[in-house]
Amino acid sequence: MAQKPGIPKGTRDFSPTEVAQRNYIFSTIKEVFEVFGFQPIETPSFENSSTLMGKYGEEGDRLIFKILNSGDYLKKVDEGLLTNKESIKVTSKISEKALRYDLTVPFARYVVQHQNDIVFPFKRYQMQPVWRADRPQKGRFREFYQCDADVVGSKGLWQEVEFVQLYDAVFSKLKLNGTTIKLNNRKILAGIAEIIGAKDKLIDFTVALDKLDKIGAEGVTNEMLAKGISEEAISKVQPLFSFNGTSQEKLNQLQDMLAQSEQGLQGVKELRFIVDNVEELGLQSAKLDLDVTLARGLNYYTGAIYEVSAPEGVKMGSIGGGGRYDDLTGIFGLKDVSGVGISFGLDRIYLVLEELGLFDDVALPKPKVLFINFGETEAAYCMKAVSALRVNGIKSELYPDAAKMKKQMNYANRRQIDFVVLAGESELEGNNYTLKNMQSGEQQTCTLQELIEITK
RNA sequence: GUGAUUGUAGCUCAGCUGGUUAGAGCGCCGGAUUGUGGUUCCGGAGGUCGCCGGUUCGAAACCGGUCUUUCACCCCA
Repeated sequence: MAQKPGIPKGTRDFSPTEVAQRNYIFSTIKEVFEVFGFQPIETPSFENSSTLMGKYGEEGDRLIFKILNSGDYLKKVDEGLLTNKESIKVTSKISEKALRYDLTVPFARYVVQHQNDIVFPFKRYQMQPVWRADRPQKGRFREFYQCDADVVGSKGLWQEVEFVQLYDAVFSKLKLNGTTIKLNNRKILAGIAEIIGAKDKLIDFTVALDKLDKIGAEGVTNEMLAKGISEEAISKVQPLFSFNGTSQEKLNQLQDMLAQSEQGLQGVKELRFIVDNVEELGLQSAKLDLDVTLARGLNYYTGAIYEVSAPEGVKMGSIGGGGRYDDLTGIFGLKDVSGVGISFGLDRIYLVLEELGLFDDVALPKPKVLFINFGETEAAYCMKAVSALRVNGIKSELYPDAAKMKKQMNYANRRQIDFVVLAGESELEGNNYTLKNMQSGEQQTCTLQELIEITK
């Protein structure tokens, strides 16, 4: 046998069944997006490196797949850089394109580039693969799909409310009950950092706080200390380590805690608006949870932050995330365009639905009728019937070879085809067909018209 | 990027402290059964034991490297 082929790590092939199941998720999300008034766009799978680099932090840069320049790409590179093995500088010389890392930054680029053709507020959705040079692990791949919906050109907090509803609508439709939509606000995090006098350490502070449910209060304290946040400052936020109660109660506590921070109070106000309205409107299956430890996408979120976790008991990272970014397009030269959006992690949602057995109703496209091939003359006779069935929208096919009956019947079994049509010498003579129901085993002689009616 | 972990037939896996010709189940192909499947029975094909190197009289097994799988950290969907 020749050398075994393989695929790069972190990538996957999808079988017909898997594709059907994935398409079911895609179409569900797409339907809801459109019901909410979003329109699709697509962007190239790779962008200029300059568009992507530096937008996701240092860690992000490392995880971006770079595309090697064509031609003799080393020609232009300075000898010194090569001999000193300065990888990062060399990279920027030999690679000018990169695979997209998410859909948000390319979208920002799109908005800036097409600003004159866009009607604002612009509500777009996008469902395309993204690539990250990460080490694969559970629910984490190097090629995966994101399904994003964003609104740019509006600061209205009603969008934030709508996105909570959108999440709820999609997961309800997928019958994925019990998801938790976690909500936070960057301004609150900034406010807390301000209160404890660690304004300059906002990122370190929030990244540590984010790990609360994973490493506990003690772990978080240790990490903060390690990052140079004083013990005194940490003691001020101690209440956050055991923060609970209803959303309203949490909001009231935050309001007290942040009384001295204008920004923090603004965050409380925004959250209150969202929480109040979501409570007023109600949710079908998800629950909204105010989570001050939530800190994602800090490189560009400025207001609301969302993250969706799978129902309790399913071990899976977040299956969706998003937030408000006041100045995303600013990096590409378009000021004062606020945006807010959310993302669905298709591949993780797939794993969760799979684990919970929620794919039962997803039907694999397959033929309904198989015509047994007895030879050239019979095949020609059958093909006329096949055409007629197809015109009527009945999925049907002729077995391509005049193979043994057993083999053809077995094929029908394996593919779980409902009906088999046998047309040999005697049927040709009588200008009819023998139709066999593969489940009951019953068979009957019928005309073409009857064939269509029964198998329809 | 750090630390573990995995790799034997198409698939799921056995294979003892290194010892002749590496096994099973399922699947595949053929036959019993030349126009009637799912069951049964019989037979057959298919593996340089991930790859490279080392230790040894001898390696699927031990050691090193590399790739791959899975998992955790970092970070994230």
